[in-house]
Amino acid sequence: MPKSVSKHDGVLTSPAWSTRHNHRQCVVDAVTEAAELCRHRGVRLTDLRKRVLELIWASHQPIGAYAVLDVLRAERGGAAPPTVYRALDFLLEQGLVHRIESLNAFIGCNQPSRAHGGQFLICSTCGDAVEMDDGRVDQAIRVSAADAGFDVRSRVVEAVGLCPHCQTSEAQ
Amino acid sequence: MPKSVSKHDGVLTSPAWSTRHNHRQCVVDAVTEAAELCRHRGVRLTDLRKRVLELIWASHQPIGAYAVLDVLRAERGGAAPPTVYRALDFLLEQGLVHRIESLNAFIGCNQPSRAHGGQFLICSTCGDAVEMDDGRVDQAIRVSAADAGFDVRSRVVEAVGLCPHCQTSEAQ
DNA sequence: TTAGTTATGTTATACTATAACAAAATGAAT
DNA sequence: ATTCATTTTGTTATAGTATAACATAACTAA
Repeated sequence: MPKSVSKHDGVLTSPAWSTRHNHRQCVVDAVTEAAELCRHRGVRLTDLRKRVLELIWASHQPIGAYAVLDVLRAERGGAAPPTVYRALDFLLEQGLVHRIESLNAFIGCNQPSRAHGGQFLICSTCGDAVEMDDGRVDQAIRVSAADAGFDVRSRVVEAVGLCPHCQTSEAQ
Repeated sequence: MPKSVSKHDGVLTSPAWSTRHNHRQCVVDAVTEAAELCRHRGVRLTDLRKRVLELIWASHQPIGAYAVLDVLRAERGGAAPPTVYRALDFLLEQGLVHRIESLNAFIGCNQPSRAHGGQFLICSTCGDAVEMDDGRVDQAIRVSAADAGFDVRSRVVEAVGLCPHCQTSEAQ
């Protein structure tokens, strides 16, 4: 595997973004929006699913399933891999989280009410990932694929590089 | 994991492409070009590395590391995961193969002499993957990322959909 | 040939994910 | 409230993917 986002660590660290916004509030907002969305759709955001979503948002970076599992295990007894993977399956189906393929990790979705694939900018220095969802990118892929006669149903777009903050840090 | 390209199977199957080109020759050509490239670069395409590259090309679809390993085990004694992963690391470094993140699988590179990321169209029906490397896509990602202040160093672009052949098959 | 480097062999283990079945909770009819 | 069907969660086991660490062998250059 190319690299991993966690060996079950990093859930409670304080990366670069920590000073830049009200993190606790952003987690609350995301979970609140998810709850409303699920109620509206007639699906159940159970305590377990809600807690997994909270932990993913609280990480504020791509987080591995087993890192989520470790927290769950500490909180409630008897959490096992299927516990978290089933919750993740639900959250993915509902578009509340995205999976980042190149990291084997998960991250909260910014716009869960709108169906979309998700395009990610991943900073190789700090590990932050931001979602961009630019129509021009989807468009370019669709056009390019059409040239090959291919009918595109879903896309994985993950760009690795340096975020603005780490660019300036690197220059010192 | 979303899906897998193999449970160690499929190495010697005969998918859709089998009637459409001289497969044995395409494998030979790819390995020949790789050998020349390595000689030119002063790196060693050893028997093991060459054999792994052959097996990947022979599959003609994305193939998992353990599927390669199974063949190696049958041919020579004493092949273990590191045997194939180290060969894959070499081939990836030299740009002779690409890794497809969403499949945990590897595929031969069409244009190994030119450094590039690799963009893939993956057919969800037949499992074929074709490489496209369209500058418009890279460009769109770079521009979109720049809007977010992000400096892109590498990209993962994997589109899943229907290849031309499976589109017509599906329509019947 | 010898020493240094690179490549491979070998064993063990880490990390990621799912299968299969049991028990509990929920929801919608009585 | 009770029953039944469905969904969710618990639990155990296992499959699939990848790397660490150290030993041996092969290659290269002096």
